[in-house]
Amino acid sequence: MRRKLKKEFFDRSAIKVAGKLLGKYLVRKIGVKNRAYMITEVEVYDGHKDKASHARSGKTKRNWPMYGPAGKFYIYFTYGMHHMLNIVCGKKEYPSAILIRGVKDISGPGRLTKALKIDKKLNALAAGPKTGLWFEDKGVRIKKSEIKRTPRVGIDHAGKYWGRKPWRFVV
DNA sequence: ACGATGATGAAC
DNA sequence: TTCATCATCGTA
Repeated sequence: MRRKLKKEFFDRSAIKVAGKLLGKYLVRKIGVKNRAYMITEVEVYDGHKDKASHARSGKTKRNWPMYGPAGKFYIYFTYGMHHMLNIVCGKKEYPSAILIRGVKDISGPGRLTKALKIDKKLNALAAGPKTGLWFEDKGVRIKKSEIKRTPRVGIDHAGKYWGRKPWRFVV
């Protein structure tokens, strides 16, 4: 079984999508080859009230793709070193996205984008074969008992409430 | 354990 | 204009 995830998959609450995204595959086309990586770690950034989200202070030149329709990428550059890959969820104008933090054999969001040659050229584009980067369901089922939920990483500035929300999902 | 990296946005 | 950030690597 090999089913490409469509826009509709992402067009709902990011929390729901995050749980379903584990065990799905991130497929990257490099040259004529497709490489598929099982997703093992994600983080949710949901709404403008989320103090850990780039959307915490409204729409900006950087974060505007988060306000776009579901199924598009939000890719930004940070720490002068790393690109971060997010997939936009929910309705248009509602800023929510899922940060892909790790896949099987590659942990860390910066290492992931480096290994898959992902950069800002894909920012705000729709997931799909045309962009060379998309998601597939290969029939892998992750049991709920295999999923750990922990607080998100690197967000000490977000305060007690938002900083402690268990919005990091790990297989 | 700590500095280098160096885009982006907010605070000052 | 200065500072902190949704990391990671190389050096100590």
